[in-house]
Amino acid sequence: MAPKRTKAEIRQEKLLELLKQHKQLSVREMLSRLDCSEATVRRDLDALAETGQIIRTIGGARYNDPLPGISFHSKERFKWEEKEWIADKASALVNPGDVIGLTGGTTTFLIARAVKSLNDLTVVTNAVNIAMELAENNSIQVVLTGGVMNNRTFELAGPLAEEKLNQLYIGKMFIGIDGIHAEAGLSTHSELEARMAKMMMKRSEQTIAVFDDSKIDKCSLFPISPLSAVDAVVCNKPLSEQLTAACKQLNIDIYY
Amino acid sequence: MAPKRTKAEIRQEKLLELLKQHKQLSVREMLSRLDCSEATVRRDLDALAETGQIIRTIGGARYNDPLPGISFHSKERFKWEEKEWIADKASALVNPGDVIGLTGGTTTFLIARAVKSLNDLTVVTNAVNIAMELAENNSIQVVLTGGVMNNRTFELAGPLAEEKLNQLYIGKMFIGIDGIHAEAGLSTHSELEARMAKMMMKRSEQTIAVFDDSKIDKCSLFPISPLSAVDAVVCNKPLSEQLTAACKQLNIDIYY
DNA sequence: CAATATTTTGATTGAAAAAATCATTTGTAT
DNA sequence: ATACAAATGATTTTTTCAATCAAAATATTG
Repeated sequence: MAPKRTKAEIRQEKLLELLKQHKQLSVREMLSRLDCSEATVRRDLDALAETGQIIRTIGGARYNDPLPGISFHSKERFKWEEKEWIADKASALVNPGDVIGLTGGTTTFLIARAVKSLNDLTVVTNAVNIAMELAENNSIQVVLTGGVMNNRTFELAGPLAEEKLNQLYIGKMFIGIDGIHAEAGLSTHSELEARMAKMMMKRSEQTIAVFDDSKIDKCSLFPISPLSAVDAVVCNKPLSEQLTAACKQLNIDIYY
Repeated sequence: MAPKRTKAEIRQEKLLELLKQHKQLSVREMLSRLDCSEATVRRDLDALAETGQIIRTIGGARYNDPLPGISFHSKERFKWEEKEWIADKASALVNPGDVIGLTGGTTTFLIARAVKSLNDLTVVTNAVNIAMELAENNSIQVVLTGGVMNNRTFELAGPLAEEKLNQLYIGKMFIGIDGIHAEAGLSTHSELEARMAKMMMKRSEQTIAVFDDSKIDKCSLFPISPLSAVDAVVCNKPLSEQLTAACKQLNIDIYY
């Protein structure tokens, strides 16, 4: 059976909708839009306040935002501890005065957190959330590539971003990846990310790949670069024999 | 010399601390902990509400969690309610499908919040916090200019940002300003901001200036544009006679 | 350091808003 | 259709708020 909505429920939903839009309304304003008595509006407000959806204020009420913060999807929370560990290791490679690059991604976001307390740093990134995070430290200069934002990953991409990159020189580039393989090299699941990563690597002196152990010996859909273009890797566990051998041969530093 | 804190400031800090802990308190409860009159508590609450740090409720007040994306410096929090009101009005000028531009600033940030619930929108901005805020709505396309970030205001600036702007067409440009004057036009306190504002205006069909009443008839250090370049203004109070006349003559819409 | 402005505070008061009360209407079930 | 319960609206009572003004505290000046 269809959910039977009482008159009161309908009114309250309408009221909540109004408050969502206007954030703050007086009882008078609500009255003019709802065609009922003041007492009823007040009762409805009581009900909505009871469930925490609104906050009653002096002349009326205000919508209570659920959570204005950044919500990482649970998928991104995967291996969180490990990623923090990796970020910690990676940040040890950064020195005051460095110019570093960070691609988007959870691990690189955590690197940003880890280097936030360092001073006299320049960070180039295409991730809006990383820029936000680093804003807290005034002695860090943040350079953001422009472009269209991916609302889920906070990454900027597109020709605007790419052009900008070509004008910069990055010292150490940290790139988060989805797969690393002795022969196939680095890869990622998104084409745009792969493009950005390629671009940023080109502009960098050193490239440091950061990843958790689930990425070892894996290939993701879009290739970024051969292993030979990498200068160092940071992982939370030892690499596979095969991969270790390949790194040794290419003179790639391994941190774990 | 040590920062001289007045008695009032100390009381208000204490009050804010209490509210942070308890989230919600009645005037009575505050009275019992603060050793001052009810009138004083109410005045303190007014002051804290003005800066948006708390929300006044019926019997007392509630702590307002600072949004990530707004610096909590009291200066930016000044005239909070008014700015929210302006943002609400301004957002009414935006329609689904529009391409709008937003400069950095508290008022424009609040506009972003207000339009966040709209669908099918493209927003061009140089403010990282605005981009972050809008990321929550997947149906909004966010285009960020690149550049070097000002860690306090979250604004991107620099020649790199400017170049990118020249490739875009913005429908309605909302710009936050520090002064509006019949003869001197729009102005702002920062040179970089003025430059960005100028650029963005050039790329826009319509320019809408948003400001609170403290900016009326004021000139700030760096000029942005003459009044004639403006298409509409949104303010929380009626403009001065002089300014109103000037706007009328130039066919500028006035919203308040 | 005293004398004078300025600001801050607290008490009083009138106005506004919220809650309580109760009669009336509306809706529901038998 | 009738009785019952719930919801609504008008009225009254209580609470809370804002404005005013005098007193106190603070800052400023000569």
